[in-house]
Amino acid sequence: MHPSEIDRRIHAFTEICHEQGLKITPQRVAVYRALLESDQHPTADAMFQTVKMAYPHISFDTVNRTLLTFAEIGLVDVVEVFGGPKRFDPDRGDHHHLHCVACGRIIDFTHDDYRRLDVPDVIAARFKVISKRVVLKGLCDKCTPKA
Amino acid sequence: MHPSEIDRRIHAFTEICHEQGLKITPQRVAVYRALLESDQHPTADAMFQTVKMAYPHISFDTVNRTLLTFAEIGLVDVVEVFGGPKRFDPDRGDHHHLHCVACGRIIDFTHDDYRRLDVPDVIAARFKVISKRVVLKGLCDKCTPKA
DNA sequence: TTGACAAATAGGAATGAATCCTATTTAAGA
DNA sequence: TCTTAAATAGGATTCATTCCTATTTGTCAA
Repeated sequence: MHPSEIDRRIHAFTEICHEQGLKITPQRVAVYRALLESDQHPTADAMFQTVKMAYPHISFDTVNRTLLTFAEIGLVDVVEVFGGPKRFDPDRGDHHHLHCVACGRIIDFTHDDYRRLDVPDVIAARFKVISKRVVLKGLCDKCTPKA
Repeated sequence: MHPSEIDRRIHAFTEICHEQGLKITPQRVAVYRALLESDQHPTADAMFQTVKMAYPHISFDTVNRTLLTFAEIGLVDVVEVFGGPKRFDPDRGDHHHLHCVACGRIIDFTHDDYRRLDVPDVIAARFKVISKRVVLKGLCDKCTPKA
């Protein structure tokens, strides 16, 4: 993500906090910035390790609580996993995931055909659908045996 | 699931164990039977509580290890979660999931349109795709406020 | 600018999930 | 049977997460 885009999103972030009645603390800004700059889908612990460099006194609990707060107000996404620690995603846009069953990497992709995923009537009638995602399991390029 | 179908699948199960070189222990049979009879998507602990009734000396570790072994040989599926304990699914067939963000329930559904989910070329070229699933997040009928 | 107050933080304790360790038991084939 | 490797029991350990509470700090109103 470009530095200018990061600045823009941090500015938007302070406005969202305001709307939501959340205080704008340096810890929250640091966590949000690190998330924007991060590799995709970090765990709370990975975020803690990163933020600690710029902010040595921050506690794990603060990082974790902050991420959960962000998820609650829809600022970040908790992504689906098959066990292990929670993973967070700053990209709330329409995209899909491939999980490598060997190394655990989660690869983002977009696909026009998946944009129009229609919710079956039976489901739409009984449930309020908030988000849709295609989840693939497989082997990534690094883990595929060169047979 | 019908009792006769359960018997059929337990018989198939013993053959699969044989093929895979796994010993057919009473613990494994008990876990597999309980899984077939279970509500959808139980956790290892829920399975442990169930199996313990018929088999009071079984340990949690055995139940958990057994479920993981079953997953390894493709007998059951580990389903996607958004945090919390692993969940197992005895139904390896083609179906999709709705996760209720309020109560955590996972609801199975099938949909003809989702059967033909094509994998984008960019992905197919670099990755070996093993399974495809549509994951919806939303509110289930019990949790939807009757507005 | 300052003061008051509710919200947020630090960091250690507690809980929960999953895995590991190892002595003992057991399924299965010779 | 007998042997042997595989599997189990159950306690210990590790890792992830949440809880607890004294202290600090944004924020807003005076």
